[in-house]
Amino acid sequence: MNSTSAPEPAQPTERIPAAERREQILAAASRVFGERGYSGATTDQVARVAGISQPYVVRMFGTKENLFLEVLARALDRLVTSFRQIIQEPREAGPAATELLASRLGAAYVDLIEDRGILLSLMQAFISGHNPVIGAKARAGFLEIYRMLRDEAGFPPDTIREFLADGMLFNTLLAIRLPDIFHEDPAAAELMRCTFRGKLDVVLDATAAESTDADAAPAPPAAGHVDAAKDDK
Amino acid sequence: MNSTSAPEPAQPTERIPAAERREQILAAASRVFGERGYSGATTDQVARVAGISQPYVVRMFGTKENLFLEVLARALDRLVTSFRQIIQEPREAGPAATELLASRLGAAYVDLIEDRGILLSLMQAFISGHNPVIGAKARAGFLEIYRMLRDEAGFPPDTIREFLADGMLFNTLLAIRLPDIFHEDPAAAELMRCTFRGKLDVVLDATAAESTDADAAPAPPAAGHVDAAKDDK
DNA sequence: GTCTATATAGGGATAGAC
DNA sequence: GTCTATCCCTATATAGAC
Repeated sequence: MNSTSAPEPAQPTERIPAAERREQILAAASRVFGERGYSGATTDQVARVAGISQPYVVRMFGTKENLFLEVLARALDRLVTSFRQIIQEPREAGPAATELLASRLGAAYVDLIEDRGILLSLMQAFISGHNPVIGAKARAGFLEIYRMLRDEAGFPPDTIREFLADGMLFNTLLAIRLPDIFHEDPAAAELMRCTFRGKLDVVLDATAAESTDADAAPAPPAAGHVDAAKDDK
Repeated sequence: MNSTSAPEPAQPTERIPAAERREQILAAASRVFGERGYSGATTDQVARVAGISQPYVVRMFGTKENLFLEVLARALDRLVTSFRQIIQEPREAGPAATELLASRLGAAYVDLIEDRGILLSLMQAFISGHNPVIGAKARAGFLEIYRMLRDEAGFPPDTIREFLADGMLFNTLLAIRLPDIFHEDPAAAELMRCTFRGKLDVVLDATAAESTDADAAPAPPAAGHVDAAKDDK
């Protein structure tokens, strides 16, 4: 309380290579943007989750919009990479081949969006059609997936439509956190069973381990405790 | 420039009953929240679209969150009402009855979300699972629809799933403004045709008439012009 | 590579006049 | 019923030290 001065230099953050720090920030930003939305998230929250100072975040990415764009690109990239890899795996021919591939891709998709950062960054982008920059990226990304399914996976249009529709339902159910009330509401359980089928357990498991803590203290050194615990609104 | 004083009382807005004004504000808020998101929207933008002053908006709804909640409730209400009405219409029995009803409900849904305010208010709510108040409303609303389809429409689980999945795909394609590039991108056209089918024309038509103008001048009296035209970022 | 300090703007909400 | 004025907090971004 009355120490002569020394404004607590806040743990002199470890000095690590920029590239690595970049990754940390992107990971943190993905989670924070996911929880609070593009406008709702603050660079300060991102900084806290990443364990560094707010100005450093801005320093590294120039602007908040820029940061979001990188987060979005990263999410799309993971999605595309994951899909392409599965498509290129050797697969048996036969009538059920398409169906089997679709189900593999679906499973991979669920695994991906288990990461709320990825899920919600994508959804954030979807509802930003109004924003010229973000909106354009969202459209381009969506169509890239469409073309991949058509040209690389060889899906017929209706299969693509069904696949995408299922994906959007996955998105929504996870976004509204239906798994949270799986045990309280029978209707929720029914809908989830019928939607996620074999993947139900994965979805339910992931429900436990989470919480972003964009508020509260800085993160990195497993410090004892800090005063903080500011807003949460 | 050098008028003695008189800070331009800004058209002395017409004095109308509170209930009516309420509706105006809700309509305006629906559009603004839809375009900018919950956090991205400002009460001032809502006020401008409604043609009144910012403090009055706050006055009437207490807080911004409250205003959003009312917008959301209004959207859900319209949805529920519209569906219920269709379900209760007399319908022929027979094997194709379920399918026919589903297609009618689907068409009604597209009509509803043609209103970007409604569409995006719903989607905003979906991605606010994190917010205890809004998130809870979103879950409750979604499950209400589910139960209605199950208990009132008598749909089997898989039909419900497909129906909801299609709906979520509608949402997404409209949210990212795919109709905007219908003529520029063949893949976009393909996907939209196959998704919206008979409703394609409706979706494409509505694409023209829009733009919120939350920025720029006040609205109501067809005034000559005003300076304004502020941000737009 | 990372921080502290701070300029500066924006936005929600309140007070009180008309 | 509606506005003007305005308080005050929050958030992005910049400057510059270490």
